[in-house]
Amino acid sequence: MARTAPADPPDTRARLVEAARYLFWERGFANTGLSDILARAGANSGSFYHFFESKDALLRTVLDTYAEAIEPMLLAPVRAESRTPLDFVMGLLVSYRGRLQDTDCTYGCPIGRLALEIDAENMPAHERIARNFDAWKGAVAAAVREAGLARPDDVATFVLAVMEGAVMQSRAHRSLAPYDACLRQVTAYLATQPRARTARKTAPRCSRKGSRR
Amino acid sequence: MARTAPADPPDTRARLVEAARYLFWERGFANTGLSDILARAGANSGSFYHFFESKDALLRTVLDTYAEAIEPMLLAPVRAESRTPLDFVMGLLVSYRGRLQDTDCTYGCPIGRLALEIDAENMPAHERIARNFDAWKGAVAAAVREAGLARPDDVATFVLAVMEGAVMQSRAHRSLAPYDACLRQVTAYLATQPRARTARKTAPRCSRKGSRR
DNA sequence: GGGCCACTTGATTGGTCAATCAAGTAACCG
DNA sequence: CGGTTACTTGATTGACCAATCAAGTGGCCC
Repeated sequence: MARTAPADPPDTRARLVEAARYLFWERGFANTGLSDILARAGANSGSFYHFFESKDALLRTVLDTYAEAIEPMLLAPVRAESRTPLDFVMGLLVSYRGRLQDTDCTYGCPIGRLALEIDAENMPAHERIARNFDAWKGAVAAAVREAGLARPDDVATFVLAVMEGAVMQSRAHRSLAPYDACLRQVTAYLATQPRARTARKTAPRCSRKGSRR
Repeated sequence: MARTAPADPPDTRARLVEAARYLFWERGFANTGLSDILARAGANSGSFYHFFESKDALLRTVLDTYAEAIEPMLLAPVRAESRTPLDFVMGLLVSYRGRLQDTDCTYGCPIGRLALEIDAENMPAHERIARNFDAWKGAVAAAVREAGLARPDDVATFVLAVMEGAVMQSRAHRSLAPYDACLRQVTAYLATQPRARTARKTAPRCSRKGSRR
């Protein structure tokens, strides 16, 4: 292999990113050794440092990868199955519930985990984490706006907070019960919030990409 | 010093626990070296291993310390300043806001941080984390029950989730804005939830310790 | 076909980690 | 006063860590 990047399986760089993505999600950043990443990717350290200047640079790439993947991998599939804007919001939360269930309540949102673990001084990483949160909130805010609720940006921030905090509690208790309690309360909350009285600031009020028809 | 444990400042064990409590909060568990703890406590490794069998055992002790401290250090002071049960709930959230503000939005809830960082297989630690969450939720649920709202345990779980998720977002954005957005939405949520129709399961309905007027 | 360059190999480096250990010090008890 | 016990000291151990490096390998272009 050489020159311009070759096919799929032997694409070492992509394998490294994918291995790191998985391991940072499963064990966190500090608890993942470079050797773990190398073993999982089937590469060795020289190759690694050919593509990345440091473990930290790899983290930044992983976070960028998440930001690119959130629309096609998370938002779009949920949107496709939603009939109303608020269906979409609840569908997002249900999709995290599935992930929790699949992992016996041990792993939840990879971004949330890194948000609390990564040193606060690491601004490049936290900017990327914030960008991921913004993408998530942007999609929820659009749906909330389309549903005609007041303060869609606040609502989106709130819903994201609930999801992250619910995942955290379910991990600690190793049970879906806290997550399900939060799901019930989000439903109650959305059902009781006021509708916006005037056109909201960001969107023109006519239907947007979230959940046509 | 010897024999039965001596005075306060030279109590090595207590200094070790306090140093660890601070450092686990500031940097997390994996990112805190034993040498950092020893330096901060003014002890050396032999002393450490006289009192604790491992770094992991120290973590368990720190978590137990938090569980003992939550009532006198967090809940009681907030309760003392609250005039109504829901005042108490919002006061709790405001106290976390203060901590966030004091640290330039970098450090929030020490338990939440550990909940996501500590390996899921470490059951003794996660049991203690869950116990801390339960103490927090117990106090909130009592207040919610006293306020006469439906499903107090669900509401408490929900409020804790919001707090943890809001702290997380404020850390990522290095801004109080996400936290404040969540505060507004919690207020709106609590104002619109239905009252319980019948006496609730756990409490006898007459006023409890939370916020006598 | 010769040289260049992208990429790989894996041993190695220096540092830090949690944990161990043998040797000490001093308070209390008999 | 001599022994026991609680605690301290700090050097040491071996494992592991991220990062470096010199020596390759092989496809592509001139």
